Amino acid sequence: AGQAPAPAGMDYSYDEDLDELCPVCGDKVSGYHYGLLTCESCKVGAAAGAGGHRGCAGAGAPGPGLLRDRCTGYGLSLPAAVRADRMRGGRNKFGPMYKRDRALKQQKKALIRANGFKLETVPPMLSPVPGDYGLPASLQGLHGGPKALPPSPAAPPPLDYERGPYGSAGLPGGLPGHAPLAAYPYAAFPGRAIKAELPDRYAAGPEAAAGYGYAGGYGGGPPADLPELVLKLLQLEPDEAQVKARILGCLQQEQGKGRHDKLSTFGLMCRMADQTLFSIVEWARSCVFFKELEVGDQMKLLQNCWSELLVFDHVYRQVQHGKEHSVLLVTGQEVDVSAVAAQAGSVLSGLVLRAQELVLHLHALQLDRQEFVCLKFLILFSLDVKYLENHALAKDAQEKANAALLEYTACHYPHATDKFRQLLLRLAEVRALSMQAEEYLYHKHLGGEVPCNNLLIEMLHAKRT
DNA sequence: ATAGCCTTGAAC
DNA sequence: GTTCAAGGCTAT
Repeated sequence: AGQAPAPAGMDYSYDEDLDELCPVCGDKVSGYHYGLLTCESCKVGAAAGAGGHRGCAGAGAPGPGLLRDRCTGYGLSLPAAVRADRMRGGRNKFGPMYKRDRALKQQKKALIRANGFKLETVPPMLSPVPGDYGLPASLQGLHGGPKALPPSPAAPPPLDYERGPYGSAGLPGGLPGHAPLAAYPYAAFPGRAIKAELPDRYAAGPEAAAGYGYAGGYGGGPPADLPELVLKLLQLEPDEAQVKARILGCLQQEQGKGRHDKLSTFGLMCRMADQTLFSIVEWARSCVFFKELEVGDQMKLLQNCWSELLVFDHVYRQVQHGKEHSVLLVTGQEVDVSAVAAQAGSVLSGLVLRAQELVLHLHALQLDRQEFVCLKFLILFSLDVKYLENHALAKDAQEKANAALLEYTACHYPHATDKFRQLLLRLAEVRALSMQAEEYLYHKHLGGEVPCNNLLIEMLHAKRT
């Protein structure tokens, strides 16, 4: 009783389900295998990635522009899906998750059609050659010349079995010496396969967060009638779930492999921020205007704003999170502010508290997703154009973003006459916070407390030279 | 070695 | 009873 995925037209609600292609090799998928929708032949590879067997060596750190190997390059495979004791048969606990994943994919597909995306927004360089990724060499240099890839020994050890199907808020009091990160059972598989024409990112509608906690306030999709740039920026937003899954995967991997170097909580946070920064760089690279710039200018912009973007990313997550007394990490874990205050040093907890104040402020201003993407873009281009080669383009980007934000706020919050100005004023606070954070980070770095091979530190150094 | 098929068996 | 992914088996 082979389970063919209904080849002939069985439900022709929309077009054919030819979307069902293995992200690794492009064959027809045969179902979920260790968390990945793959074909039958690739499921073994997925098993290797999950630590089921040996085989998939050279797991690279997923990061923008890095060549990723087959197994790790297409999302997580779930170590937890490997059965204890080689038990045959049976179903695992991830049924509901697979279901949600399917639903999410459907939703995205619907979004793509609804918005009638055109291919012209797809970066032309991206993808024909899976290896090279079309990345300017010097941006690859961001990862630090010699050994961009952290060494990756053999398959990760078994990993303790999780405490419940849905990872969620880890330990209350902090001290994730080896955090329960492993528990997070969601796998997102970027459609950026060799022949995928529409990277998922373009489908990542504002409400892709369907299955995820309390989505922000306003229900439904984005308001209609948005300025063109706002719409574009919304489309460029990475999929939260994917980023979350990817970062969790990275952290898991590190925790799993290194029996010797258990990271401290602070170290983990660094890694988390590091990976978030990778995502931010990837976002920037795909950003309108930014991607038209020469690599040199791109570097200057990123060096100028990386910490601000990190701070702002954090802050906006808290605005969405909407809980004054807890902080939501990119990994989905929730940490009590009081726990931070108790555990972290005064400087760090001061930073967190200061950030929380900014969160409150932005919350009061009713910062929404549209404004968030505009502000983020403005931060990216906040460097004085005189430092850049391509003055004209950067200036254009700044003006367009300002105009778009102004138009948007005026249109959608006509009663809040001052919103535009208020929002821009908050950017100063973001800047101040990021400066303070950089100093703190540098201090910790000098103390040898920041894990090595860290993009954060490289950015710090790059800026200081 | 591995792509494709089959058996198992808990979750539904 | 039915589903369907994990894992085994086998012809290539």
